[in-house]
Amino acid sequence: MKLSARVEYGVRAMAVLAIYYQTGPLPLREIAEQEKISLKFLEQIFPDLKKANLVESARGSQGGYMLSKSPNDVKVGDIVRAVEGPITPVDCLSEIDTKACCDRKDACLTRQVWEKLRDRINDVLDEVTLIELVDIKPVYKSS
Amino acid sequence: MKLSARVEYGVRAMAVLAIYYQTGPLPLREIAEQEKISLKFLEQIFPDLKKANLVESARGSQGGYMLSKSPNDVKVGDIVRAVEGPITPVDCLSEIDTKACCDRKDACLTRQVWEKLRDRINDVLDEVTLIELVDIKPVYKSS
DNA sequence: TTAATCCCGACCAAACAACTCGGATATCAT
DNA sequence: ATGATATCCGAGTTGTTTGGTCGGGATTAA
Repeated sequence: MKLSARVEYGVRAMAVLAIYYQTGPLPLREIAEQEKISLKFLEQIFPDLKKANLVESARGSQGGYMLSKSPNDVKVGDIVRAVEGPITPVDCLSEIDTKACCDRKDACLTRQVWEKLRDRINDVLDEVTLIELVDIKPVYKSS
Repeated sequence: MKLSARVEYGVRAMAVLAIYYQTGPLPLREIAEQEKISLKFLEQIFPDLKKANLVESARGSQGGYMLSKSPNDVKVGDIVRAVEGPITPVDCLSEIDTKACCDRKDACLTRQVWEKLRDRINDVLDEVTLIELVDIKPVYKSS
C-alpha cells in the first residue's frame, strides 16, 4: 500500500505549478530546485501529466509547463491516476486484465473488500484538489 | 497502490480458517490446496499472523493453525497490518522513520492528503471482518 | 546563433517480490 | 520406539520494478 516516488513527485510538482498558476510557463528546472527532485526524473513524469491533459507545455527558451485548468478543477486523484495508472489494490480487479483474475470470480470471497477499498481510495483522492493543497497554509508551531 | 501477494494470500487463508472455525487445527497443506497457494509461501506468512495473535498453532501430526478469536472480531485491517506492517502511503508518514520525512514537516503541502488517505484506508479495512467475508454468499448469475 | 527548454529512448544498479529449498523440531498415532 | 505429519527457521534464487542516470534531438525566445 505504498505510492511510488513518481506519484509523490508528481503531486508535489503540480502543487508548485498551482502556486504559479497563470504566471506563464514554469520550467521543470525551477520545480526540480524548489522541491529537490532530479530534473531528469521529472522529465519522465511530465509526459504522463500532459497526456492526461493536466498540464500544457511550451518548448524552447522561456518555455516550461503550466496547468491546463484551474487548480480548483485538478483533483489529486487525477494526478495519481495519470502518473501511476488506474488504482487497483489487487490485479484481480483490473478490468482489462480479466485473465489475471481468479477463475471463480463469483465465488471469490475477498473480491468485495478489494472493490470497496479501491472505490474509497479513489473517493479520498478525488475529494482533494490542488487548491486545497496550496490554500490551506500550515500552522507553524510557536514553541 | 497495490497490495502484495502476501496480503492477498493472508486474507484468503484467514477466510478459510474462518469457515473452519472451532473445528480444531487446520494444516496449511489444506489451505494451500483449497486456495491454490504455495505451501512454502504460506509457511512464511503465518508466523506474522501468529505474532499478531490472530492465529494459534498446534505443532506435529494432527496439528495446524486456527483462529485465536471469533471471525467476528478479526478485521481485515488486522490481517493486512499483521502481514504487511503499518499502512503508510508514503514513507514520510511513518512515525518510526522520521528522518525519511521531509525536513520541512509543517510546510509540507502534500502531507495532509497522504494522512487522510492513510486514515481512510485503515477505516475501510477495519469496517470488514472475516464474518462478512464468509457469511455473505455471492449471488450466482442465472444467465 | 546561442542558450534554454521540452522531448525521447536507452541504460543501469539496487531493491523488492514471490517464491523455492533443505532441513530442524515437535507431536500424534500406531 | 517409529514413522508420518506438522510447524518452524533461515538461506538462496529468479524475475520484475523502482528510481534513477546519460546522451542527445527538436524547438523556440532573446
